[in-house]
Amino acid sequence: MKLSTKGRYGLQAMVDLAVYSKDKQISLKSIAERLCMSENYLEQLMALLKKNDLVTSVRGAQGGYFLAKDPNDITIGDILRALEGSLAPTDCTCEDNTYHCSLDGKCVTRSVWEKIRDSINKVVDNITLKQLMDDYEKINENASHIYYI
Amino acid sequence: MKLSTKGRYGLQAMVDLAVYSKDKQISLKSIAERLCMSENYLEQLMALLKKNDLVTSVRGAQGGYFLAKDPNDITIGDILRALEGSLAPTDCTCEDNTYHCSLDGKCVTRSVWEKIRDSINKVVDNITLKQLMDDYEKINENASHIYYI
DNA sequence: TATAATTCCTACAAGATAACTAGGGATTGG
DNA sequence: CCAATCCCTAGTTATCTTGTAGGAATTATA
Repeated sequence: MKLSTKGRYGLQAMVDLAVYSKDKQISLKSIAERLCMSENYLEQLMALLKKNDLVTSVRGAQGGYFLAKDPNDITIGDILRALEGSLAPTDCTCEDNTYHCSLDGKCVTRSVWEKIRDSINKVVDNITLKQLMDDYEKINENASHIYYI
Repeated sequence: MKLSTKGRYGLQAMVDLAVYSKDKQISLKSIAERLCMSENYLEQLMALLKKNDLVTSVRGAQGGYFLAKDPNDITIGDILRALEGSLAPTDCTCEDNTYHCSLDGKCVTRSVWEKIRDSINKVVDNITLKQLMDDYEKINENASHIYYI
């Protein structure tokens, strides 16, 4: 029941992006350096975030990424689902509803998975990127030379 | 962010056990047959449940398993944590607190993981095995010949 | 225009984990 | 005694995660 590094790294990258790309786009390289991540791997995460309209990119020299929306309008749920897919704990409770189990209506455990899914979504949909951005800036207000989140 | 088969199979096995072992212990073999699971694999799950005092076993011929407590006193959280370990979404938010991340107090994503962990635990700690047992019996009251959950 | 810095794309590889399988030992009812 | 059962653990296979690699496309800047 663990989140993968996609979700963890990707959310950290989004916070970093929110904090450092206020004026202009920032490069993947700079994010990867601050967060000590593989640049190539981060690239794949950014592709997921871009596909879900959470970030925008500028190609070419001095190019980079910035947020596609106001951080007040991006929830942690948007970010995690972009990176991880559905946060449902089983295939049979994914929102896309493509998986069908043989027990159909006779499964008593399904209600448990649905309740877990709903509670996770409720939590992450009620935290915005802006909130984490503010947390970050508060924590680092007297330590702007520290480059780790 | 998916539950493993340990959690899924194991919970189904516990419901089966709750329903079918009311009078006397039932064998692993019979559970495995009803649920179409590998007997050897189920055995490993039962070992976890036993270690956590959720089931009791009787060895020898005609032996088997039964619940170690009243199903009203067993929560789904007890069962899932016995099978999966902590339900926290990251190592850094496991209740045992052994993992330490280098960001220490400077991590803004940690509060998100804590909230997810707490909401999952709250959900599963508020459902008892008795409730699922009752659901099962209700669903199957006119179909006692159906042996699948 | 040439160059370097960047994003974009995709195939592949290594490592970790999950999901079993296998088989032998211990116990006990009939 | 023996067949049915739980008990234990080592090994194997399949799947998924976590990257690595490298080349193509784009663009600011000198």
